[in-house]
Amino acid sequence: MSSYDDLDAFEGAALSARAMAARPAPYLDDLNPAQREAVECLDGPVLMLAGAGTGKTKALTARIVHLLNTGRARPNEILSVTFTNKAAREMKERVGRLLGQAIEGMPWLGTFHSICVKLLRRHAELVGLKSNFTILDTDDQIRLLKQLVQAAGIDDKRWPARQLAGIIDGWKNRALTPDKIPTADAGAYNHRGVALYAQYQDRLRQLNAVDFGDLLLHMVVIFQTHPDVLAQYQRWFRYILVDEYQDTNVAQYLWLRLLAGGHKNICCVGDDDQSIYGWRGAEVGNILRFEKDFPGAHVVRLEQNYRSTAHILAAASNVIRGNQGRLGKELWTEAEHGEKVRLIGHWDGEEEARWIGEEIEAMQRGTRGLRAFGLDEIAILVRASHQMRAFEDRFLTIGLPYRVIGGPRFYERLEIRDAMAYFRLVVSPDDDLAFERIVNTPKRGLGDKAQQTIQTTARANGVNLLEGARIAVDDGLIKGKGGAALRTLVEDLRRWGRMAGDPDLTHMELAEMVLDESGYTTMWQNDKTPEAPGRLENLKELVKALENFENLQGFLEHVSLIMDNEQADADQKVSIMTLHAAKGLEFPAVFLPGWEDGLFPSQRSMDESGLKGLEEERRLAYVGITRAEEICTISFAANRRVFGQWQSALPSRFIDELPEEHVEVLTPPGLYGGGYGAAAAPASAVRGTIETRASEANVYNSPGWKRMQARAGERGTSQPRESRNTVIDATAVSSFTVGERVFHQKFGYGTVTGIEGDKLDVDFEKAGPKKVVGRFLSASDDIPF
DNA sequence: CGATTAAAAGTTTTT
DNA sequence: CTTTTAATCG
Repeated sequence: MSSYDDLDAFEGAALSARAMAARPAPYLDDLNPAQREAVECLDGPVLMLAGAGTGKTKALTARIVHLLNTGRARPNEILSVTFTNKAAREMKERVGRLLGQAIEGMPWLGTFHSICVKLLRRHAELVGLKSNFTILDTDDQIRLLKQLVQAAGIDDKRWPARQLAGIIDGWKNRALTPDKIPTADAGAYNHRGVALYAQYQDRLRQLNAVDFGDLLLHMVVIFQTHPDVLAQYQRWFRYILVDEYQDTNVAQYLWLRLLAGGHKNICCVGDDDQSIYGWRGAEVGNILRFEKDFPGAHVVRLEQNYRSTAHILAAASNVIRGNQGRLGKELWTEAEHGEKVRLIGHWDGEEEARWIGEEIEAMQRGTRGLRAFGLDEIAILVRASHQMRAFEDRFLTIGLPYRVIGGPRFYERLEIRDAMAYFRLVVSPDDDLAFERIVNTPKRGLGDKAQQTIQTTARANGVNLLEGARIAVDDGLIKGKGGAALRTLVEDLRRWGRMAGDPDLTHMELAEMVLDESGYTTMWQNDKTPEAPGRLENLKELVKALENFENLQGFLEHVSLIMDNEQADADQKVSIMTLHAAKGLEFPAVFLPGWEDGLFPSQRSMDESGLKGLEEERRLAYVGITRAEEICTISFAANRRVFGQWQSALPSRFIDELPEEHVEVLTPPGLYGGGYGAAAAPASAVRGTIETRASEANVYNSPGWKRMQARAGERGTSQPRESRNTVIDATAVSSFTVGERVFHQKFGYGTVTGIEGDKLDVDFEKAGPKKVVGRFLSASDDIPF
């Protein structure tokens, strides 16, 4: 590749740079003093601590423009890294807007991964790869590892390949090559982890492939072992900017430190309070010790918040205050107090969804002196993606338009990955993983046995699987229908490969031809499952996406990093997403459901990472609250169905950390989950109840009440009077008899018709016969109405 | 060899 | 409860 274009094309720049230096700088006038300081301090290490909603991106883009405007650097001499493609795109756009012209090439503004791909394609040979290496996604990675695990004679039931993948990723995040694994990690994966990691790396090299982690790891290794290469880039990247620095892992940190090692013109922007990717290898420590790494670093704090009301900000600040070892920031705002953060408890998850649905409909109309909100202004932020279902179900039934953000990425979908495997095989017949994926998709009558034959034939002849398949067919090792189909496939692939060089055929036409003639399109057309039409639609979109690329090869090189699917449809819809996906976004109205201990903070986080895990969860809570501009509603449910089993939970400990004076409690006392009043009545009526019982509500909100409730739950002692029927007593044994009249919070009144252990058959008057767990029933004379 | 059926297992966050 | 994997039957 003639890949040094970006580096060589700089003649004649000095003149224009000097001309630019004289330009005025109107973009500086829009900045507040702190932002301005961060922008104008161009040389040497700078740490910009930017709290939520303090105009971080604005400062960052202004800084880039300032670098250009003062002639310190040309666009291609600024290395500017983000974590997401979206952030990169936004920065490019905003820089262009500030400059008042589309900026011709900021080639080094991108994600860590996309920049590393670029670099690695130039220097691939230094780590034993060819520059056209393929990038494996998680799926390929696990399939490959599974093969290795099985070949090593390890029971992949007891030791799942997925787990090994996680361990290896962890090492790669810490920039550890197989020879550098600390002895403390030697016991990983049944003491075979390190050996398998080494084998895996060898295999990747054979396949001329890398996984996500390798992109950074290989570059760090190259920089560490080839000082000349490093020096070249240290000189070239005159200024370095890093967004979301709190999310960098060790590999990224080393990469940055190596590149900044010469001039130390590095500006890192981040917020230690928003570090939420520790589980993925991010090290908050990176940002905490910036000043040690870069002595004399200039630290600027951006603390004026332009996003949220004072109440919301106060609530968020009070929650995050519970964390240790913060760099410390105090957000402030000139905005009004606005509405207090609203808190409401529900009986179960379905009621929570129901209530939020009704509340959203009310907000659309505009109630209680609040302005009317558009659906686009409302978001529901959940801890875990499985929480989304309750909302989807509910919104579907009431016909409330919604959009799920995040979810499976476009390129991770089955049909897209299959189609891409075909393309990969057309472009590079050596791609054994792609071959394995599609030999029998669509079904060609090639089962385990036939595939085994192909494998052994290929290995015996020392060729790739495609060639092995050809030999196997020619030698008559695979006969019958399967053999014929395989012969066709092999010939087709070769034919398509030749056509890839045909100038009369666009790569889009080729792609369509491959999908049609391979029978892949037909496979989905004949598929009667409800998702088949959608998959065909996606395939069409895939072909359309090819337009933006020169050829199939170019497409494949980039697609794994850039294909995010943001269907920016103009329809008014409520957004549903995870808290992680919400980072960097803002909405006038935000709902934060599921604030229950175990769900949020997540039990798993706390089990795996203890206090560190809890603090990360707390940062997640902080991120959630600070997404809200005007209205923030937090809710929790006493019961939730998990794996089809009912489980009860206590309100999240983070709820105790909300400052009372900034919170309005919407839960009527005694109705904690008492589905009736809250769920059945219109939201406005509920509010009426609340206002009239405000003093009692306060009792509920007092930390003491909640702690008492928690203790009662733990010890199984009796509940306070007003919650006796609503909070589940886990120690209760079902003591009902057949024929007894009972009450269920959700199904209403009914009669017991049968008992099996703790499960009872109950014939409900309204809901009909159901199987329910005894804990959820109460004797009918015990109802608090 | 593959399709259907039965059992088992798994559910946090993702560049 | 849902999805994935194993075993059995055709």
